[in-house]
Amino acid sequence: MAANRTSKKTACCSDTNPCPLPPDQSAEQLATLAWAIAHPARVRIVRLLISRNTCVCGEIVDEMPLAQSTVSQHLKILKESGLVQGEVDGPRVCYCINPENLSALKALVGSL
Amino acid sequence: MAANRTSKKTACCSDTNPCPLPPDQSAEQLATLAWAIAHPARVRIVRLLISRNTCVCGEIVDEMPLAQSTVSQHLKILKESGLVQGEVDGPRVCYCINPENLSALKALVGSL
DNA sequence: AATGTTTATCGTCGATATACGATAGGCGAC
DNA sequence: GTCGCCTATCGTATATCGACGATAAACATT
Repeated sequence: MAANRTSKKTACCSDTNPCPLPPDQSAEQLATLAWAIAHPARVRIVRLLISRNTCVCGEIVDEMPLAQSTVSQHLKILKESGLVQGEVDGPRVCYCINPENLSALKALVGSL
Repeated sequence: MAANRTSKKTACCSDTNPCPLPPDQSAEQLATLAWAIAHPARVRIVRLLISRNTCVCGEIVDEMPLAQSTVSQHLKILKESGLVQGEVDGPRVCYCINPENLSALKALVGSL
């Protein structure tokens, strides 16, 4: 599912016009971001990334009772949602929170 | 990597009980609540229920481009998550937000 | 009692999430 | 170079979602 990110509403406001937020579009954005944390394993991953302010690499697997491939899948979902970004750093990949989208999630939930 | 057990423990509880709420539980609670709004249709339903402060009955179906059975399914999911509660009122069922769990969702997301 | 309205449930379909093991690829260390 | 570590991907199996139509259940009205 994972709400398609190719939603073409665009009928609400023009490019230059502020138009706070088209209801449908913000609904899909919120759904996408909520979907990212709609699994306990991903919640734990997100919290881990936030607590360790620096990027985290393989430690994530050690903290979770899941296979490495499964954790990789969750990380992929988190990356696709935009809540997490990963950067290659030599032999390992370091993940960190995307603060912009985390703020967006907080704002969208907070304004419910 | 199980070397840094000491710094992993955050003070999740401080009262009489020896931590009856392990991090997993709050992760599951957040995942459950996030799952409730992890679909655009459910986001719209939740927003509709919040905007109309009174309970809403069949109007939800009219506002959504979905079949009645599908909307009923989404409402069932929202009820199971605890974010929405429904009360029988004569021949119809009236839904309203469960403010307690909505606050819990906001708090959990906000404290990320 | 019969009817109409409203909501829930059933059955079904396709699509996708979740989990795992096995495998492939990249990079540092020896 | 070869080896070992870390991560991604593939393939697979199971379970669930999301959607619909059709039907059942509960209630007010007639």
